[in-house]
Amino acid sequence: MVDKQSPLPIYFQLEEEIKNRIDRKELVPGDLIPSEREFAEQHGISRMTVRQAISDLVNEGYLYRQKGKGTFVARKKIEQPLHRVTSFTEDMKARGMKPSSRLVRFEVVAVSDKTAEELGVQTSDLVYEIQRVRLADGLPMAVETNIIPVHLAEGLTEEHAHGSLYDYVAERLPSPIDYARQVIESSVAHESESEALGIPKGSPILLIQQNTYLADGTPFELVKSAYRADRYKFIINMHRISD
Amino acid sequence: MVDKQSPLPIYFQLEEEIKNRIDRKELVPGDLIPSEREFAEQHGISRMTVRQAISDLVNEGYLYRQKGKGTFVARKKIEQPLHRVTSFTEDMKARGMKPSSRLVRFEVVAVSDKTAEELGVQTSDLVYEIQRVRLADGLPMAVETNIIPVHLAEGLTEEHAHGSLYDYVAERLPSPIDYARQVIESSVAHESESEALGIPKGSPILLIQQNTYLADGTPFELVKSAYRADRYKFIINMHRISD
DNA sequence: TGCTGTATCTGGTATAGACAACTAGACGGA
DNA sequence: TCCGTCTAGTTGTCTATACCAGATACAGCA
Repeated sequence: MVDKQSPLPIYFQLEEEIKNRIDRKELVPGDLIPSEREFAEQHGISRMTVRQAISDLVNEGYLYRQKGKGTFVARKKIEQPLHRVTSFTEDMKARGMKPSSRLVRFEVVAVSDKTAEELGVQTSDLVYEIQRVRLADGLPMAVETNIIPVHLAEGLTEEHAHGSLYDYVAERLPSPIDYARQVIESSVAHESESEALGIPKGSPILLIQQNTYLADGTPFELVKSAYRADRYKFIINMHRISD
Repeated sequence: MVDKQSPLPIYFQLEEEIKNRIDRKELVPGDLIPSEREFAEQHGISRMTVRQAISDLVNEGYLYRQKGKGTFVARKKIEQPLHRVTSFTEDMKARGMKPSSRLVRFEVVAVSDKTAEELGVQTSDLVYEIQRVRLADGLPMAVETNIIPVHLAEGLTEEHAHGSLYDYVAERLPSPIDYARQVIESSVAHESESEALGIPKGSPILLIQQNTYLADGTPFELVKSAYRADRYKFIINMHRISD
């Protein structure tokens, strides 16, 4: 219950009480919870205090309100949203498959104009270009090219490219990897993709370009991937945003 | 300023005013904004009303508070995350294009086994099946099929299908639309898609299947879309999640 | 039968005031 | 110089009250 003498704010105690009832399944998704006036009377507190508790829980996604009808328990929150910056390795593990990779190319080259712009570096700057065929449970899943400015990953060698690049790179960065932008489009396999992936030319593939940024806004890398359409689907969970 | 006679809530007007000041750079990140009492006095409104406005903006990430010190302008938000449930109409508007649609098919049919499972209904239940060609700036962009259980959208007619379905449906639902799951894959156009989209057979298309759910967890609709690969790319912004 | 008020629920908005907890700077004494 | 104390200002919490607007059920009328 709610203890008025407690140093904890009353609205906070009420939040805990309601969350507990949800955890204990006394309240399940879709249930109508008592009205604000009812809570206020039961606990001998003001309706505005009840509103503060309920508003917080609405903001956190536990409840939703409907004017004229009441306040209801929301669906169980989706655990880990899938819009996080992940690597191929993480992605495949999450899907229950064993990731591995075969190195195709490892070079240090001068960056092209278009790529320089995306990475925010000078046109003549050096970048690592690492191309790998990515396998899941031993089968070719995608061909992936990473482009990383040399000055952000000094000392990277072919050895590192056999495993997860990030194990080496992450701890040498000036600030942590923070966000990424992915552009997904549909295409068909040309010569190089069809060879690398072992599919006929003209087979559908999913092209994903990922720009990754550090917390301070520095572009960190560019990843261009071509996934076999018959083996890979991209899944996203989206939430409503209350405006 | 704030107009007490306006039908818009006072707290909402104040939110807009503060957001405008931030947009116009009158307030920049790190700035201390006027105190709650100051706002209240200036506008002749109650401090609690000011608090409601500021609390909303804090929740939305525009401001942050420090007890005993004041309220400050937050760092600019990265971008509007795209993990929200959007319709074709919203999506195209956000991309600066004018959405429209051409109705292809409007039927009430018995649901198939596979679809019934996804919608959580009985095998013989009736569903609306609405197929439309979606245009952006007058050009075919996608062909989209919506499948909605009849009992969740009683009274839907062809008329509604010409505009945004949701305008009609949203306010009749037992609880609000809350989250969605999208599965994205690459494919090539077959007979029907090539006709509807005006592209040769075998052209790449982006297939997106969206399952939409209400806040109480009820499956609400299934949307299957085929987008022209030459006109449409799917963009996602992802943030690191601190575990 | 079918429509239409109306009473009475609900959450939404707004007020005025009170005290608590915290911060920062001014002031004065050891 | 250093360290408490005081004070004025801030946000945080809470109360009691009022009226508005949407939803719903039902009585009563056409």
